[in-house]
Amino acid sequence: MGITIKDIAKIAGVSTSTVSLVISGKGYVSETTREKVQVVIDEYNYKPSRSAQQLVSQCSGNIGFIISDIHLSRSEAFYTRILLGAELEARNYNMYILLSTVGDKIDIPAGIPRFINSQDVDGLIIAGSVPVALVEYVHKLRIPTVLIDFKVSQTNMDAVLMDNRDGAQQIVKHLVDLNISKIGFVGGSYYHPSIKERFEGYQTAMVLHGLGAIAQNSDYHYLIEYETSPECGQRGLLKILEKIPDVEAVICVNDTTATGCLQYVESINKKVPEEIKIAGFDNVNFSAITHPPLTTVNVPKVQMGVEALKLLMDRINNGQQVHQTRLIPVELIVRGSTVKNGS
Amino acid sequence: MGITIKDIAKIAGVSTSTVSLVISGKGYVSETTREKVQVVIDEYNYKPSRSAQQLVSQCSGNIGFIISDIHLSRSEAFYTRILLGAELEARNYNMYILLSTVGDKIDIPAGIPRFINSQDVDGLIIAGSVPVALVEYVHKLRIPTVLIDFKVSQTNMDAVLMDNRDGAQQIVKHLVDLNISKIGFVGGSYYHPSIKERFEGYQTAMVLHGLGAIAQNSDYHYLIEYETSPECGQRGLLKILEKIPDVEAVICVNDTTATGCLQYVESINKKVPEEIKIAGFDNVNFSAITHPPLTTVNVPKVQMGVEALKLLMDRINNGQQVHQTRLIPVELIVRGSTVKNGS
DNA sequence: CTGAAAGCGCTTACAG
DNA sequence: CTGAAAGCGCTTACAG
Repeated sequence: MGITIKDIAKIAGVSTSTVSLVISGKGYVSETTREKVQVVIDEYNYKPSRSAQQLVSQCSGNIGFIISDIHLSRSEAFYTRILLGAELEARNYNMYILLSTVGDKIDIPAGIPRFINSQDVDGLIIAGSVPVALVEYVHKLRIPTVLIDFKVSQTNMDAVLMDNRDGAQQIVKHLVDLNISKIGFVGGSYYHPSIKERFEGYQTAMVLHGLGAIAQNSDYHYLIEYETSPECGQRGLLKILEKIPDVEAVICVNDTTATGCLQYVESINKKVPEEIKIAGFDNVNFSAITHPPLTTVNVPKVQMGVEALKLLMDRINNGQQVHQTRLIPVELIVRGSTVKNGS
Repeated sequence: MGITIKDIAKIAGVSTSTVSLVISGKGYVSETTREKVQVVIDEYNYKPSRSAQQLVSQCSGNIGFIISDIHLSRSEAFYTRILLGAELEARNYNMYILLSTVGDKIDIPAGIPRFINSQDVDGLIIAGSVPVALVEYVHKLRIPTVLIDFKVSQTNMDAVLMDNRDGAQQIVKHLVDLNISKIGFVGGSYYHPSIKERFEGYQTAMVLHGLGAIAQNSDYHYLIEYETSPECGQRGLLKILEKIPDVEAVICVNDTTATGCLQYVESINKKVPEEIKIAGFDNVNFSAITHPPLTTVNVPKVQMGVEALKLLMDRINNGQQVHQTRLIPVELIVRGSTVKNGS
């Protein structure tokens, strides 16, 4: 279909080997020949056939991007941006991204993304938490893999993480600066590493500001539910208020949960931020349009996707080096849920 | 890499042609031979090499999924679900989806998605409005294409659309049933076909309910801005209230715009739904967590992606038949923004 | 520095 | 119903 390397070679008056050399930039070609060939390539807008290249190079030119379907429906605003960042960077490597979701529980190997068993990807990006068995499976298969916002303790793998501890600490500092001390924490369970880190960041910062007693007092905390959700936020705040009726602020593990808190506060006719302050984490698409707008921590989602792809390509091309974790900095965004007219 | 068709053939004691025939299901193979070969295929979990298949069949096995970057950042909750539907259905055809965003203005051909000029896709799904020049470009290239939630009047193409008129009419009926008559409309511009249809659906329904005077009165309408957004909703409602201080309800062209209306109503201390009712359209991820939750029209996003992929594969495999438009039904969802305790 | 040739793993007429 | 052979469009040692 269309023009092939043979056509180019014939027109340029060289062999196909030479054309191939010019395109790949490998090996030696005289400047004169190179230019002559390049002119023809440009003139005919020739692009080498991907499948032929793949067949001979035994590479697919594809990267698999895996995300749990729960995450994508609960936090799609978050992970979509990461995907976009990966796709953006993939262009620089002339790679394509193949998306696949996985369920909460998966059969190995029946339920794993089809591109893995079909060997249609050169590497894998896994975003958010997925069944550990899946990670171990691809690890065993020795498919180059980068985790984003996820960790599996047994396996030593490349990962791109955001600085959850620092983000939580920034929120605490912000609240303490407002002369607040009774600060609670609402979130999912320890299952997800990010949740754990955010909670620990909160605790560390509280101790740092002389509020260790609160940081240790579980009446101030709600860390029970497996998945975060608005409902989780509602139930969490309810529970805390039962124990600590005069709690001054609640830090939520993410913005989705925080919206639930806002709803609950509304339902009991408390005023945010005057009577209670709410903060989230992630800064997703709806964070600025809640009522009131949410103070949160911005996570550079696109950049995380970019970094993950760079790291992955490095791994694919350069093979065995030491596995690394890249920590992406985050930034507090103050809005109306903690400061009147904050946004 | 790995096991090839030759290996299978040797082990099964047949030729590679026979193995190929068994896999593809084309041509005649005796039942005995077929079984003998299948057993070996299963035993070794053999999967034919995609690149080899592609090379010989001159197909890429990929579908390009194009969406404007504005849409993806403004309405990602909407289009992500459509993408997911397409991916879901793509599995049934053993196709992969390649995602690409395009800018508001694009250079032809430099700015068009790379997989098009590289001939790495067998067909295209275009979701939402993109530059018309892009649609015309791929049309000229004769790449099978299905539009989702978009139309280009000059070209005759396959499309999957939601029933926007009917959705708008359902909202109007719902409001009229609540004994409301002063119903305004806030939205983007006529640029996007869906916006036009939703507005026209509103007008038609108003006329139907004997409210033609309002349907024709532009004081009740705000259709100025190119892109929809919360800010557009805020400005729109402000404008309408200047002219019609006692407007009873506002239908927004989508949920994003509706959140802006809710914010504006809040800022002027009006009560929703008691003093003014707000309705949206789309039912995206944040629609149920606004304050109050949004009455809206659910659009079956996943199903639209599924339908688009089916239509596209039909086009790719069966070539020239008449182009068709598939209209997907929608459904009103009543929540607290129009009915107290509606949700 | 450049060309001839083998080969990547399939599919598909074409014989038989 | 089945096999031998050509060919898809590249890349890569290997000669020269």
